[in-house]
Amino acid sequence: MARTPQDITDAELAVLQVLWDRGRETIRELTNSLYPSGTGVHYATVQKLLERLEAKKFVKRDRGAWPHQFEPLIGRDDLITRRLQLTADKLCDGALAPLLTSLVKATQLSSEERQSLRALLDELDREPKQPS
Amino acid sequence: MARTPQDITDAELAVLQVLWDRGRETIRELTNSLYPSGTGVHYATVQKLLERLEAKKFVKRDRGAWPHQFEPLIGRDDLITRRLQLTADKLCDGALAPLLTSLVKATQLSSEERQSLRALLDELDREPKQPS
DNA sequence: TGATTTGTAAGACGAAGTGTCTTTGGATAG
DNA sequence: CTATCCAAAGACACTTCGTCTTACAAATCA
Repeated sequence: MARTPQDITDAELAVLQVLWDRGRETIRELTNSLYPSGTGVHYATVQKLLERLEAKKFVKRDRGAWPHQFEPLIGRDDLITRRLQLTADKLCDGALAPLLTSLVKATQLSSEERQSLRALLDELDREPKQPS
Repeated sequence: MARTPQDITDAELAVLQVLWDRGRETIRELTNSLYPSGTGVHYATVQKLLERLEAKKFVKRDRGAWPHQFEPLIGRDDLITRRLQLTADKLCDGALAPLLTSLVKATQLSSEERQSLRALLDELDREPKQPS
């Protein structure tokens, strides 16, 4: 049985989180955020993580800027959706509906949350096709 | 940054899937299911996977029976919930509600599914406390 | 321009994860 | 008793992943 590598590792995710907050950063800036008391040794670590994220198309590197600037190609919501799909693939043969049921049961939804969820469902009723 | 090992690996999951189908099996039976044309070399692999699953409290080993019999301690639904919580911890600071929103948007829900989801919500409205 | 600093690129490295296999010895059946 | 099945323990190779080193290029500044 072949191992399936994680799509985004914890260290890579930490980099992404900063990019989600700030939008567009250099390696130096990211390093300072991630290792505030760093001695400067960590620069190369962040560099390698960005290199891997770029290879996986999760960040875009602007080689025109100097120093290079990085921005996320995937949003937090996209990643959530992606992870959910991966879970569905492994546990439910790809079907997302079982996850939904499980979530609704497991979550202690407030009545406000239930209402906004109903509203979302009503919206979907009104737009059966994806609004392109 | 410390790596977080997977709670249940792909190979371990394959074993669990059979246990979910059959309920209670010996190593030999599991091996035959997982490696139908196996030469018998795979017995020890399944044995090791079960040993790890037992250590992680995901299966129970009946040492009274001979040969030992194994049954799952975690159900598919439990594992789904567990994985969702892990995703929420990493991406949403532990909150499950964002996953719900993401799922409802990403899933192409049929109107039947929307209806049953509404019914589920109605049920939750009627039982604000967890029913002991 | 030459020296110093900062950035880029490539890869080495080790610890841990993970699927697999070997070995050894005990239990059971013919 | 002997052959067969099982249990237990650990070895093993390969990958992953966070980290660090080195070498070189670009930019800043005296």
